[in-house]
Amino acid sequence: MKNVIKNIVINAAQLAFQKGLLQSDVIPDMEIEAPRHENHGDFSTNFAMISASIQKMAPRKIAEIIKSCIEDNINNCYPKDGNSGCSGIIAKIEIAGPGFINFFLAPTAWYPFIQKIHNQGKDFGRSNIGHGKKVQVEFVSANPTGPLHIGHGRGAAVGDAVGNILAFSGFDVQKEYYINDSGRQIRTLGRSVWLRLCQLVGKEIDFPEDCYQGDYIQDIAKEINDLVTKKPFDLANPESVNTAELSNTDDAETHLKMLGNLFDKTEAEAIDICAKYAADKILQGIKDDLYDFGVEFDRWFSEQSLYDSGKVQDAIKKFQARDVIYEKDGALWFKTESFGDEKDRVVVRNNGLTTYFASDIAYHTEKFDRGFDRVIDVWGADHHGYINRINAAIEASGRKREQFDVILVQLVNLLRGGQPVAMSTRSGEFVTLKEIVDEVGKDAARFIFLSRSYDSGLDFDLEVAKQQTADNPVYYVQYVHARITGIVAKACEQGVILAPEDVMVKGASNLEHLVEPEELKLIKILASFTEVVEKSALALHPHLIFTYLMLLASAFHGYYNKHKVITEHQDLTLARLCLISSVKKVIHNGLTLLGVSAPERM
RNA sequence: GCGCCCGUAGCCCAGUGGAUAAGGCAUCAGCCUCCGAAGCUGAAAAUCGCUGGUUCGAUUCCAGUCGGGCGUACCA
Repeated sequence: MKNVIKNIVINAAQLAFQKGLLQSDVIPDMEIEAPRHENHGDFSTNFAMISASIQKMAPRKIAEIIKSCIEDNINNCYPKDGNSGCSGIIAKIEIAGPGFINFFLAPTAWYPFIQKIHNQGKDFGRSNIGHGKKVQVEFVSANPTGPLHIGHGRGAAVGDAVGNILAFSGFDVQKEYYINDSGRQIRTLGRSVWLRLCQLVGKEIDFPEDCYQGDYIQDIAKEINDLVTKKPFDLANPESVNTAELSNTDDAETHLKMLGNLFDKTEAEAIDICAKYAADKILQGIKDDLYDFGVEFDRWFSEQSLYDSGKVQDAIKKFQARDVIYEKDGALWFKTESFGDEKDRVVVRNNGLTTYFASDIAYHTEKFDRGFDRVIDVWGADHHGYINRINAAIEASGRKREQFDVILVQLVNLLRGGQPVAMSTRSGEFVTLKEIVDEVGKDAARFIFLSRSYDSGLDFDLEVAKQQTADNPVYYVQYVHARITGIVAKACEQGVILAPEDVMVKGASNLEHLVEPEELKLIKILASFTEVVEKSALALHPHLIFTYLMLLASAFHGYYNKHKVITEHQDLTLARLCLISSVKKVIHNGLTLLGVSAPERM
């Protein structure tokens, strides 16, 4: 609708120039906005104000010219009727304030949206601003050394929603999880499990501080120990093997084989086996938890695979060839400073080991090699110091900086009844994402994570999230969906319509009965959904969808409380059923983008 | 020290060049014989951290400053 208005203004400006009323035919980059106040019309443009210096004319004078040209320009704009000056789309044009041109649309301009929403259904709101461009969204990517916590949950909700919104806006999106399954933290994981295992079989060991302290390490050690000790029995009775516990591996038998003689191996080999087993186990837990949180990835990408395929070395060699890597003090340094970083960074240490940064360079190079036009990483705010160096890697590999975005998600404070919940990774005592989802539910958790901009820190209060009250916005919106379902079902029972899907059959021709201010307001909000989604996609800000859903829900509740849908007048009832069915569809589409369900009943 | 994010009503937060700064919580006063009260209506509550600058116009952009969070490895 904004584009329609914009074209009307442009046509009018051109007409004015042809008539000699305006000195210049330059069309500045005007804004068409929906004003905050209803008495400023449905749409407003600042055309006259920003044209003042170009036309060398007072803004209000320009506005007058535009207004009269729009009203004259019958062919391009709208038909006139005898009385009000205009009919069709525009009901009235006003000039206000310093030179705003305000457009008041006729109700008939809005009714087609209801038909459109019903026709498009789950596709209403979809656009093609992405033009099929290939985009990768990488998020969560937590190390498989422990379960996901609440911070990962926020990143998961944001990354998933951004991916959904981009896909809905015409981008070809792939969601990816990068598994840091290489390097020291995995060895530390293996060592942690191995030492716990040794403790289990009676060895006196001081468990080191730099090992993972969490209980889950002991659980895994116990699991391995059970497998090892039960093995002879299990071999005799293969059916008794609890393969469910081994579901994380493709080949439970291989694991048993390896585990069987674990204590016969050298400590280094045993640690490797423990590392592999534990990482697989933990990663499977992560996958399960994300699945329960409603997040599914298109691809799980292994860091180790970059080493196995030689891509880390390839990337280093390429950078050396481009002269952006040099040697100093026995180490290899990437000249990130010349790309805007504070200082140069090491990629290969003087002991010959590559740094994490080296595989990150290879990974980000590889992403573009796979054909993505654009790459988006979702990171916790505590990693912001890495943006400059990854940017450097992107540029040094010949890509443009605009092709790479980092979404920095600020940290989450977990509260219970207003009091901070103690979280210590060091001691291994923290509330996991799974526990949170189990306690408050997937929908409430996701909705709260997406309720505000990720630029701001977030207090997540478990007690509030659990409440089924207005404190908890998810129910406010879901309630609309359930409520409408109930009303439409009632209409079916009463025989007004045959089935919920049939509302438009008899209702489409009765939409002109929708004349109440609350009804027009609702339709206008519905009509703006596509623009909101586009804005959300361009800004990479999913909370715009949240804000929109709250606005729509509020408008609906207000309408519901003031007007009966099912009335004595059949035509009016049909029209209103069409309207609220549209609301239901848009609520559904919006919630779906955020990964929140739209229940029929609550 | 340097870098990033945030400072909007008692509390939480939206808005990010425009016309009277939007919601929610909490407070107060109302609304269910009536389609789902997980709802609605009304009242009260904001010098948009502070100081300059750019602009016809700044909560929005720029500079500085104060306050809070996070980060600043040949760690991952």
